[in-house]
Amino acid sequence: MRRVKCYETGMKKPNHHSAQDHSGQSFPRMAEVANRAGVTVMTVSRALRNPEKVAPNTLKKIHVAIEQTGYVPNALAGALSAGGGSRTITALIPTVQHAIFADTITGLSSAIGPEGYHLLLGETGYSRTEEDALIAAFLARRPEGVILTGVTRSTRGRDLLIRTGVPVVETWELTSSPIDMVVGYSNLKAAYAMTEWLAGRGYKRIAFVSGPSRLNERARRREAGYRRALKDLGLPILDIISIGAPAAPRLEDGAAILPEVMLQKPDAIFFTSDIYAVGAIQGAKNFKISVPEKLGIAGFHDLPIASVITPTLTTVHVPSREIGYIAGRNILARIKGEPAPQLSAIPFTIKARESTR
Amino acid sequence: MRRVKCYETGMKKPNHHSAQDHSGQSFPRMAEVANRAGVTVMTVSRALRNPEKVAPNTLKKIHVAIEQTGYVPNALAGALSAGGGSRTITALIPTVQHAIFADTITGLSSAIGPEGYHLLLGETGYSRTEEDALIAAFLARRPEGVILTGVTRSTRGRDLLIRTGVPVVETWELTSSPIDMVVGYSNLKAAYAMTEWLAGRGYKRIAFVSGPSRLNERARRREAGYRRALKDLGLPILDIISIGAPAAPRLEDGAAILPEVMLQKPDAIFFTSDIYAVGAIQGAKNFKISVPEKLGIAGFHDLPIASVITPTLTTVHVPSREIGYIAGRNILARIKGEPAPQLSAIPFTIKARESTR
DNA sequence: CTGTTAGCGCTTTCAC
DNA sequence: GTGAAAGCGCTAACAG
Repeated sequence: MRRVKCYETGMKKPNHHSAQDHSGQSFPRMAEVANRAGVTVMTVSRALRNPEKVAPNTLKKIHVAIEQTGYVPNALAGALSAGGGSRTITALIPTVQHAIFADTITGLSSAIGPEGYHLLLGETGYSRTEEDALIAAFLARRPEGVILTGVTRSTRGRDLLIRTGVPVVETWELTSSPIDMVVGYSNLKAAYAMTEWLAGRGYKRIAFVSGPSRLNERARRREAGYRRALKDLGLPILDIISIGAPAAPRLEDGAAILPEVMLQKPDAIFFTSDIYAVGAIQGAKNFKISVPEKLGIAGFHDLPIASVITPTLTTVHVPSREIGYIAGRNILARIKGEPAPQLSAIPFTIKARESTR
Repeated sequence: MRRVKCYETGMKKPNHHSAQDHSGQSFPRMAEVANRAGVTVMTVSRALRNPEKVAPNTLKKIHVAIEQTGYVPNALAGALSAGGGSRTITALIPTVQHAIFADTITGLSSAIGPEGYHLLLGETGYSRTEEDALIAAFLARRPEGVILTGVTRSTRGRDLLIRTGVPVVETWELTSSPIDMVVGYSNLKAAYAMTEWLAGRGYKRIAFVSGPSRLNERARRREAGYRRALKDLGLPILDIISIGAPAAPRLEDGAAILPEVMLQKPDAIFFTSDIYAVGAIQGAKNFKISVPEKLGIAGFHDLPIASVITPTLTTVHVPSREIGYIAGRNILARIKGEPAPQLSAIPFTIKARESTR
C-alpha cells in the first residue's frame, strides 16, 4: 500500500481565500481533490479530460474525491491556461423584448450549448454607442465568437473586431463586405417583394410605415425596397410615416398612427413590423375601416400573433430562429477551423393571409 | 533620458501564440503595451485601475501604447488573479421565447450592466434535468451570482448551489426556504385573487385551463389557488384542463382547447397564461360565443397583447421586468457585502378589462 | 500510468 | 512613482 502524498501547493498558503467575497463563496480547488485521491493535480486534470489515460482504480478514487468535495472545475483557469479557449460566444442584439431576436437567441443557444459553449448576452437598445461599449467590454471576456445584429456599425467597433481577429457573424441583413461572416436576408428585397405582391393584388396606393428608422438600418433597407418597387412599378410613393420612440415597436403605436396614415388615402399599408400592423388592424376595427375590403394591411416578420389576429395578417415570414442557429453553427465551424460560409442567405417568404385581398 | 527597458516575460517564448486557434485570434498582452510605453506590466496595470498612482507623463505614454496596440484587458486573467471576481451573473430561465422571461432578462441586464457585470444566459426549456446540467456547467465559469426561475429544484442542483455558496436569487414565486434569496410573488395568491374576483363579478362556473403543469411549478401553484378560492367560496370546481406540449404556450393552443372546456358549460374560463386566453378569445369568435356576454375570459401575466385584443383581456398583471431588476439589485448588494433582503415580494394586480363582465 | 516543470495574463504585496 | 516576486487554478510537454 502506498502512502498518501500530500499535495502542497496552496495548502501552505495561509489565506488562500483572499479572493473570497462577502458572500462567502468557496469553491474547492483541484488540489483538494488530488489530495483526497492521493494523486497530483495533473492526474486529476487528466482524469477529467483524458480519462482513458488514467488507471481505472485511480479514476474511481478521483471521482469519489470529486463527489465528496463537490468540486466544479474552474473554466476561467482552464481558459487562461495553454490551449484553453473561453468556450464563450457573445451575442449583441437590440433587445430581447422583440420576439424575433429572442428567437435568434434561442436558435443560437441551441446550436452552441451542446458543444459546451455558453452565451454572453448583451442588449444594445438599438444604440450604436451602446454597441461599441459592449463590444469592448465583452471582448475583455475573450469570447471565441461574436454574433452581431445588422451589418452597419461604427468604425471603432468594426476595427476592434477586425484587429482582434475574433470570428464574427453579422445577422439579419446581408452585405458583400462583412467583418467576417453574415447570416441573413436582404431586407430591401424582402420589402420589394411584398410591395410588388401588394401591387399584384391590385393595390394602387400603398403606404409604408416604419419605426424609428434612424436607429434601425434594417427598417431603412425595407423602406428602400418599398420605394424601389413602387418606382419600378410606376406607382405613387406616399409620404413615409415614421413612428417615433421607442425603438422597440409597441402594438399601440400601430393603432395610434393609423389616422395620420389614412390622410393619404392609401388602399393598403405596409408596416415595417407585425407589431404595428396588428395594432393597426385593431385600430381599423375601432374606426370601422374594413380590412381587407377598404384597406389592405401587411406586416413584416410573421410573429405568432399574425396568424391568430382577425383578420389574419399578410406578412413577410423570416426564419428568426434559424438565423441564430445557422450563425451558431457557422461560428463553431470557424472556431474549429472547419470551412464556414462567409455568407449564408436565409430565404424569406410572403405569407398571404386575410388582411389583404 | 532613460533607456527603454524591454519587458521580457513572454517575449522570449517562441510560440506565445500556442493558444491561437484556427481563426487567427490575437489579442495583444499587457506586456506588449508595457514594452511600448517603456514601463513594466505593473505600471500598466496600475494605470488602468489606479491611474492616480501613476505619473501623468507615464500615463500618457501608456494610453498611447494602448491605442496603438488595440489592447483590450483580459478579464479572464483578471478574474483568476488575486482579488478578482468574474464580474459575471448567470441567469437560468425556461425560455427567452416567453415575453415574461425576456422582460426579466432585460430588467436584470439593466441592473447589472452599469455595474460592469455581464450576463451568462441559459435556457432550461422547463426541464429540471437541463437545469441541473446548466447549473453545474455555468458554475464552472465562476459567476458571482446566479438567478434562477421558480423555487423548486432538484436536490442535486440545490446542494451544489449551497455548497459553493454563490449568491442565488430564485424568482417568479415566493418561498420561506429559499436557497438564498427570492424575488417574486405568490402564484397561489394571485390565482386565488383572480378566481375570487371572477366570482365577485357573478360567475358561478369558473373553469381553469393550465399549460403542462407537470413541468411548471408556477402553473401548479396557480391551479392550487384556483381550487382553494372556489372551495372557500363554495363554488363548483370544474375538471381542470391541461394543455399538453409544448411547454411554452402558443396562441393556437388556447383556441384548440376551447371546445373541450366548453363541454363543462363554464360561464368563465381562467387561463394560466394570456397566450392561451388570447387564443381562446379568437376561438370564441369563430364559434360565435360572445365574450364576455356568454363567456368570461381571464388570463395571467398582462402581456402587451392583452390590452390590444378585442375584447381587451382581464388578467393578472405581474411586473416581469421589475422582478429581474430587483433580482439584479439584490444580488449585487449581496456581492458587495451590503445588506440584501432575503425575500422581496413583488405586488401583482388584477386588471379588469372587457373580456369579463 | 503518473509526476515535474513551466507557463496562461494579470494583480497584490512589498521593496526601492 | 515604479519594479520584482509570487501566485490565482489549471494544462501541455516532457520525464520517469
